[in-house]
Amino acid sequence: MAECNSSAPAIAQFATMPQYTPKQEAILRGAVRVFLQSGYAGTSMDRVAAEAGVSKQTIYSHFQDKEGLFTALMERMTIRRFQTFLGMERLQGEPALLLRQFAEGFLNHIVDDEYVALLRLIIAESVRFPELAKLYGRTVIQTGRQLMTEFFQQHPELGFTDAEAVAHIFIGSLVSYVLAQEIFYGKEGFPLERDRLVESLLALLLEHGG
Amino acid sequence: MAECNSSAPAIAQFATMPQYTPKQEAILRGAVRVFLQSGYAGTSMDRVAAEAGVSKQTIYSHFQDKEGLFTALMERMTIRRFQTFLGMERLQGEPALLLRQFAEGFLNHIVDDEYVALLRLIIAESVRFPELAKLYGRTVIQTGRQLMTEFFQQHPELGFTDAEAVAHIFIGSLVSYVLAQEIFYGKEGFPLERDRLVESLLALLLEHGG
DNA sequence: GTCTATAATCAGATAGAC
DNA sequence: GTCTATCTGATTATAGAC
Repeated sequence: MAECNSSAPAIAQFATMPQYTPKQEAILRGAVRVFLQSGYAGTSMDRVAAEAGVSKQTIYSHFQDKEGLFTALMERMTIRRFQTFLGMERLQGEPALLLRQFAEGFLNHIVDDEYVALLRLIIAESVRFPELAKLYGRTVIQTGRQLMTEFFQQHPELGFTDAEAVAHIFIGSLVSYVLAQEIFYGKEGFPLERDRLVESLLALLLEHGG
Repeated sequence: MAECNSSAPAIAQFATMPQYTPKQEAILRGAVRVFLQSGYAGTSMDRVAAEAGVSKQTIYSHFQDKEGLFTALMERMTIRRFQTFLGMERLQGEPALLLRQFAEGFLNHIVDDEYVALLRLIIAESVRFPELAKLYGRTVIQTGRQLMTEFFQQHPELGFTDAEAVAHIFIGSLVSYVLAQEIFYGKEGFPLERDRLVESLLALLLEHGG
């Protein structure tokens, strides 16, 4: 039973977060800001130490090296996002209302500066740290898509023959909108307001085959 | 007329590519591989020099510094992608056929390893080089969306009240699919085949309100 | 213009005092 | 466990020969 079964889903390995001491928490809190701002290679351990208010050697006494600190931090942030999704349990309600709530809740409450920064950093380091990207894919993305897939399956009146594909279209439209707005256009002006995206997305899904 | 009008569209500034000497071409070709693989901070000028087959000083005699080399390289790659879009001129044809051709053409021909790597690098460096991300947004993304918006406007029988929003949904679904597949899941298995995405996407758009 | 060699700085990691 | 001080190697950029 203690054997590591490599065919077990990765989620099980990360469903519980490791506990950290207050000192380790301070280090991680300092590391968040620097890594999210400057990326892995652009972050120096000196700056992490300064930001966390500890000495560099203290970091090395709690984490093996820079890679160990980075992966511990990223796994923690990923699992946290994952657990907020798990808190939703199951999506229920009238499609017209629930889909609107999901879309607006995602755009207005789930997405914040830290969400965008985490997404950007995972994408940025997906060559050097491919396992972190896969962890995010198998937990956050897969869970969100699964929730939406089950919802569509429970509503055959919507007329979707491939609930999983529609779930991707729905969530992918929202995520790509955030990426476009926050990264490719910048704060000063995006020619597509949130409401317009939500209205057209709902119209496509709800008036499908109607 | 020689004055720089800051309200002019950014595209005009970059519609023509600067010409480079053969030596500069060699440097840029070497730089592509290293920067796309390792990111900005993770790339050393020594490795660029080795990859390009020139000495480091030769690079500095042609480009101001590391930032100058990086921005020149990224602008060039962005403009190239932009110009392949411009080559399309205007989208025409029966919606059921053209939308399928566009989606499959994007997934099977436009998207390759270099496309993904460029997208990843622009996202990764959008904090340090926000202007590069905006250049990509105002050229590649805006052009693609504009082409699709005009197509939808020329086909009112599809019943879309907001062609621009639907254009984002169409293209955003494709781009987010590529990001999910290539970055968040990895090569070894993605639970949603391309055909399923295309079929559901076309069904949503063509059977809308039908 | 291009190269080799070097300057000056910075970063990851460690030693040793307390 | 925590800190100050330090080591070692890598990195950006430049000097000077050809």
